[in-house]
Amino acid sequence: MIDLKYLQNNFEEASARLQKKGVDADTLTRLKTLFAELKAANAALEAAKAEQNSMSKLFGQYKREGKDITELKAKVDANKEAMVPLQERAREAEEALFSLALAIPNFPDNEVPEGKDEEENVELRRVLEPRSFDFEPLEHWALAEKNGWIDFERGVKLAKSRFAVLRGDAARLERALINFFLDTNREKGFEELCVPFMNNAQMLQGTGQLPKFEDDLFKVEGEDLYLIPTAEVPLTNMYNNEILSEDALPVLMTGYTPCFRKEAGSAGRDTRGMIRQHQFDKVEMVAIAHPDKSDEVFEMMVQNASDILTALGLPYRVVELCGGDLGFSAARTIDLEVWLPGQNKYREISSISNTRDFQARRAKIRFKDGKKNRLVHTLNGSALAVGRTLIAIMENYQNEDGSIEIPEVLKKYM
RNA sequence: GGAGACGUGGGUGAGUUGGCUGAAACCACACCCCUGCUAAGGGUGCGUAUCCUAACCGGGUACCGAGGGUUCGAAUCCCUCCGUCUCCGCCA
Repeated sequence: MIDLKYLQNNFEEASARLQKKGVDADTLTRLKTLFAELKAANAALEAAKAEQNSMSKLFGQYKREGKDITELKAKVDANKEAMVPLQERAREAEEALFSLALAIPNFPDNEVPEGKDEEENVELRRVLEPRSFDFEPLEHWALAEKNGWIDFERGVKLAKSRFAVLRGDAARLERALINFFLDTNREKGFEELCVPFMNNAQMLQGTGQLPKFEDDLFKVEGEDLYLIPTAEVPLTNMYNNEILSEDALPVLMTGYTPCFRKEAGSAGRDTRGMIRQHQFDKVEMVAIAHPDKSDEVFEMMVQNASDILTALGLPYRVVELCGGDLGFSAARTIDLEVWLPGQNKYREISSISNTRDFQARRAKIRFKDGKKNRLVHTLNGSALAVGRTLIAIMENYQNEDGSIEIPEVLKKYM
């Protein structure tokens, strides 16, 4: 959630910043009004409560002293009655404010480039030269078929469309990649965690998936549980509603989880192959950082994900997302896009974001800064998306006969 | 899933005939004083959120697992849910 006090006190600046993310000024004006209304409603209610409390105290005193209470009782009853509409007004104001506030995306950093959508993202650099083929490189689904690596039909039979089964060496490669990623992250200082793959609604709200993006999530029937769309949810919320000591920062965590997404709104995109599935594996990095240090941590995370791609010998480019392409919670995001020779384009394989205090405010993650509690900064990033790495290896390491080489660094894992 | 017990501040732990308890005491922690040597004495402070205010000075409100209810007034009574422990059932 954005800082409502900041919005109130620096309205022009705040609304200019959010325009980059496509939030119109009217919405923000409404938000500001609702905030003021809530404050006024609460002030009135709290004054009445103070009155009630002091009269109640007197009431007890009268009874102890054996005084007559009929007059006081009348006053206190009247005040109680008068509080009912105040209570209602405060409740409504709060509901209106938060239902709107929770749907407002995070401020982008000032350095984030302007832009409407992914077309206007800024390429920062390319790493590793794409290999030149003396034959026509195939797309991963064709290679999958040749090698018997991915059983799309049976994935659909077992679940529904956009589910797949990996078989044989593909399944082993998937597992090898997970191990390689986790080992690498651990060597960089990330603690490895194995977390629940279902989280409750409060956690999903903490990281920003709820309430706005409920349609993208798989919900467990009859339970307050959702299948996680990313390990960012459980990892970040490890410290939900906690106060960390300053010297515990930064907290660096990594974990492998499957991720479950309905992919609502992406009908018709990437329907062929395994680029966009309802379930996919990912190894995630999450950092909880001191607000003054989150930029350093961010750079470290980008570097780490990049190093993994380099180690795998996969060509990629580093892209800074423009305001319009930035996710709901992100203040800044860098994507790593891996080269897919079969598709002849770069495709996202990692996304590293700094959410600043946006998630921390929702999830109430603070640290002790001297005597005071301050919100931390939270960061997350894939290192890496496993299924897409598998695809990238297939397409980049293919031979003319359709066979696929295993990258050197993975051999010890196979 | 069934039965019983329980859920208080960083920790231990008082507080269940509703009011003087936002919450004793002890420990831990922080600062100060005394003392002076491997041990200890004294003092003060020590939850979170939010509002008023220039203010982390003062004051209001809320919070004793969560959410409702009864009442002038609830940590204390009632309901629902969550969790913990024990026994049973089930199971990797």
